[in-house]
Formats: sequence, structure tokens, C-alpha cells
Amino acid sequence: MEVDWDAGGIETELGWALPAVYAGFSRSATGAVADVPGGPRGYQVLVAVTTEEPSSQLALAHRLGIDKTQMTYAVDALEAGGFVERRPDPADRRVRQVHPTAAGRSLLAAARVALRDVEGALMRNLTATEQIHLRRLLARVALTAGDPQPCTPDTPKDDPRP
Amino acid sequence: MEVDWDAGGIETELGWALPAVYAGFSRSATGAVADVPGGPRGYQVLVAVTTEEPSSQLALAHRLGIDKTQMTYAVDALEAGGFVERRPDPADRRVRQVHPTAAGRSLLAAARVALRDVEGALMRNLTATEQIHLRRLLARVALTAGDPQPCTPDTPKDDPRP
DNA sequence: GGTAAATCGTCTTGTGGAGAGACAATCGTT
DNA sequence: AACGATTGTCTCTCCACAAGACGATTTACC
Repeated sequence: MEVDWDAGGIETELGWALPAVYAGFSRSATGAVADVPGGPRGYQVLVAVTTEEPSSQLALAHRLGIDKTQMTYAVDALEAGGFVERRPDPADRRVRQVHPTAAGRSLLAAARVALRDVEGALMRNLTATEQIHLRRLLARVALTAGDPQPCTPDTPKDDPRP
Repeated sequence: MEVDWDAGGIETELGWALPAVYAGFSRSATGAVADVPGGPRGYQVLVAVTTEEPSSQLALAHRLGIDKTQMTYAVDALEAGGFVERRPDPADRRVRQVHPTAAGRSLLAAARVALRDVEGALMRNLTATEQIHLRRLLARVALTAGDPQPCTPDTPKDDPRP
């Protein structure tokens, strides 16, 4: 179950490991958040609206990296289940602030627990410390992954081959 | 540019970081391997056939995690460009072994260099050591990510979502 | 030895999600 | 009050993906 890093096989490719991990996570996570209306998308919306200041659906969509048209469906599903509610912004009646309800907060707490179990199962051959490291490294990369190729002339050109 | 890990925001979710990193990588990598017929899929096939023993297309598809029908298209595109060739297996004439040509090996070498640059740009706010750590951790998780839920007796299996 | 079942690779077809565009409602500016 | 800009929703199209069918070939069984 070890990887030969000098052979240059398919395991050493980010283009193989990243989709593989993502596919495995999606498969498990979809079941873990099955109770959340809208599926994984609805879960993300629920996390954002409970941990951040209320903003417009458009800003929310841009932050979560999804299309604005899909945001409509996700909020529709959550609102139909009574987990969030749309409130017209008193300052700008075009925007609909999305607020979580008490049921939404409890649903999020339950889903979070189920998701943590799934994530632990996904990274089961990593130690607890390594899991934390992987989470932090991924989050830091994701922070700049959305920017479309900035011209960084000072990018270190050293060989990142393990 | 730092993450507040105690707030439980969206940045702390694997379900946010993983798709974000994967989307950023796909966007950049698609351009880096644009010269490879078949795109990213063709690149993966090229890596596999040059670093592993020749096997059937079906085994190759299962190893790369792609569908057998797509493997046909990928090999078709690579063969049309003269980068791989199908050889009938002398032991079993049903299977077609996929062998790389000299042009395929040089194309792979060039694409690998371009891909390493793209990957370095993606992880540009990580040190070289951290990049190596991330690669290894991802690869180790990916090794078991394909197995469908091996030993989690406390997870309810009653959710076959469509 | 002959026949039936199984396997590999290819082709055709259906399906689901994702994104672009249009449209009504609303705000800011002049 | 009039015009352009922005937000949220709806509709449409496109495309990647997978399931099934089919010919070619091998293996198992009688």
C-alpha cells in the first residue's frame, strides 16, 4: 500500500490523486448529507449562511464557487424544508438575505457530525495529525485556486517531485 | 489570507476545499495538456501505458477510474496522433495491448514539464516541502478512496440515492 | 470435437447536470 | 421622472457520462 515515487507512475500525478479523492469523497458525502435538501450544495449553503454575515444570493454563489442559477434551486430546496428563510434586505429590496432557522442549525449540526465520520473514513490510512495537515494544506491551496493564473514572476521553479 | 479554523467557516470544509482545488487544477491542467489528443484523459492513459506493463484496455480503464467506453475514445485519439498503437495480445486476441511510441514518450515528457509548472502555480502559497507533503498525503488517501466504505459498521446503509 | 457461456472492445442511445441568455423587479444617478 | 446597472428567477441548449446492444474471440463443459 505504499507508493513508488521514483517510478513516475500514475499515483504520483495530482491529476490522478485529486479526482480519485474527490470522487470517493463525493460518493460518501452524498449519502452523509442526504437529509439536507439540495444535497451537498444545500449543505454548503447551510454552512455559509450560519457562519457568515447575511449577504446576497449572488455573493453567496460566488463565494461557494457555484452558478447563481443553482443557488436558486439550493435555497428553494432548503426553504421548502423550513431550514432557511428568505428575508428581503431592508436596505436593498432587490437582494434576498438567506437566514438559517433553528431547524436549519440543528440539521447542520447533525450533518456536520455525519460528514466528519465520512471524512475520517476517507482518510483512514492517515494519522490524526496527518489528517489535520491535509485539511490545512488543501484549504490554503483552495484560497488561491479560484484566481485565474496570476502572473507571479517570483514563483519558485524548484522541482516539486517528492 | 489565513484561515480561521475555530469559526467553522466554509474554508474548514473538505467539501469546499476539495472541489475548489480540483476545479482550479482542471482549468489550468486542461490548457497544459492541450497538445495531448484526448485532453487530460489522454494524458492519464499515456502515463499509464508508459510506466506500467501493457494490459488490456478494460484493466487500464478500471485502474484509471474511467469508463470503458471513454477509454475507447482516448485510445482512438492517441492512436490517431501516432502516440500509441494497439497491438493484439498474442496470447489472447480479444485484448488489445496499448503500447506507447517514441513520439508518445516525448510528448509525455513535454506534457509532464508543463503540468509540473501548472501544479506549482496552483500550490504557489505553499513551500516546496509543503507541496511534497500535500502530494504524498493526497496519494495515500487516493489509494483507498476507490474502495466503497470498507469497515464502518455504524453507518446506516439504508440510503440508495438515485 | 462441438456447442454454449463468458469476455473484450466498439457503437448507439438516453439522461442528468451545468452554464448561457432572457426577463421582471429594484436601486442609484442625473 | 428617465436611464442604466444589479439581483433573482426562469428557460433553453449543450455536453460529459453511463447503460445496453452487438460482433469477435476465448474458455468451459458435455
